[in-house]
Amino acid sequence: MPEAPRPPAANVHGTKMSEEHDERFFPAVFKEVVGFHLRIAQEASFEAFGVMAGKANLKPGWYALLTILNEAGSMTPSELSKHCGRDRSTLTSTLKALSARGLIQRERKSDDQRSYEVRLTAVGFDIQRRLHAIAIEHERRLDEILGQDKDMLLTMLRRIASRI
Amino acid sequence: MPEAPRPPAANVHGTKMSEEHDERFFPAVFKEVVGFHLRIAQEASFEAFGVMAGKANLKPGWYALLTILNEAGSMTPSELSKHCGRDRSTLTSTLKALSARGLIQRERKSDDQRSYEVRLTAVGFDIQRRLHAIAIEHERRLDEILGQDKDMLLTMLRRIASRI
DNA sequence: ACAATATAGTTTGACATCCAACTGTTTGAG
DNA sequence: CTCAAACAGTTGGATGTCAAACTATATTGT
Repeated sequence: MPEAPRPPAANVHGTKMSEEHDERFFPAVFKEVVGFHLRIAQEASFEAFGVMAGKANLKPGWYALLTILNEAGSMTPSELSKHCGRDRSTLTSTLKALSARGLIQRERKSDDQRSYEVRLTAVGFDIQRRLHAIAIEHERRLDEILGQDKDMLLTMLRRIASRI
Repeated sequence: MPEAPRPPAANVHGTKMSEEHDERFFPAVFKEVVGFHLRIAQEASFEAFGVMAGKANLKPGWYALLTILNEAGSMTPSELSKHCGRDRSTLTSTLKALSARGLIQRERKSDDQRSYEVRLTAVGFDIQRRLHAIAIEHERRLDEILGQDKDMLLTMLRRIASRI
């Protein structure tokens, strides 16, 4: 436990977040604020996934990218950028890292000398498969937490993403 | 629109995300994955807030911090760190920036020479108020999108954050 | 009382991310 | 056909984040 187990220090203004673990408070004003709860839920979920992946020495940030490539077969960095929602320049370094570790390979395109196709190597497929297994496991935990309300949640999250 | 309006380039493997704006696709595997939708909804919401705040030349990242201080009166960096869920070292630079712009002031503590209390200045209160107004507006947009399902969503998000 | 331990804040280093500017390539309007 | 505009990828600079190491101060066990 990284933070102090000191007396809760004047809880007049905050609301307790988690019944069990470390004290985490938040301003009372945020109690009903969707954006805030969206953020903490997302961070909690990502953190939990990261813990599972970290135990296997895998980078959770790779998962989306490898999965996109796994489905698509191959893609240019710009396409990849659109599909994963990150800037093209962000992908430059990520792809360099993935390439250096032998998870992907680049093939120069014959019809456009500016660009190249990225595809998974055998190692890349393997890592994708292992990360996917973790994702399945993670999703199972969320299923348990959400029960029959899961579809409702997905619907609302999609609505936010598409309509805001 | 930052990205190319080229032909959608082989949509065999992706699912369209937003009917209107830029093409954004995602792997079919993620279609029912809570973690993924949590992430895109959170990013969309934060981005929308950022646009509104950016127009007023305000940093959205300051909002939580200033609001916590507004409610609490004063706090040490470590307490602030726990309340906003960021590492203590992250706060060092943020507080330096807020201090440099005159939004907060530091007071050495008499009973602990290692630490100090942070509190809002008049300017800080003003910026907090303006960011809060933006947050209210943002929340109103989300209310419109979610309608009566908002409470349901909040309940589920809280459940994820507390139980995962 | 004092040595060992814990804590508060900072510094440094590693990433991920964005944007703006740059290089080389392709396209398209005239 | 040519050259200006669009585009692909990269580079560099800024910010936000964390973890680990560090400095100074407090607390605690004996």
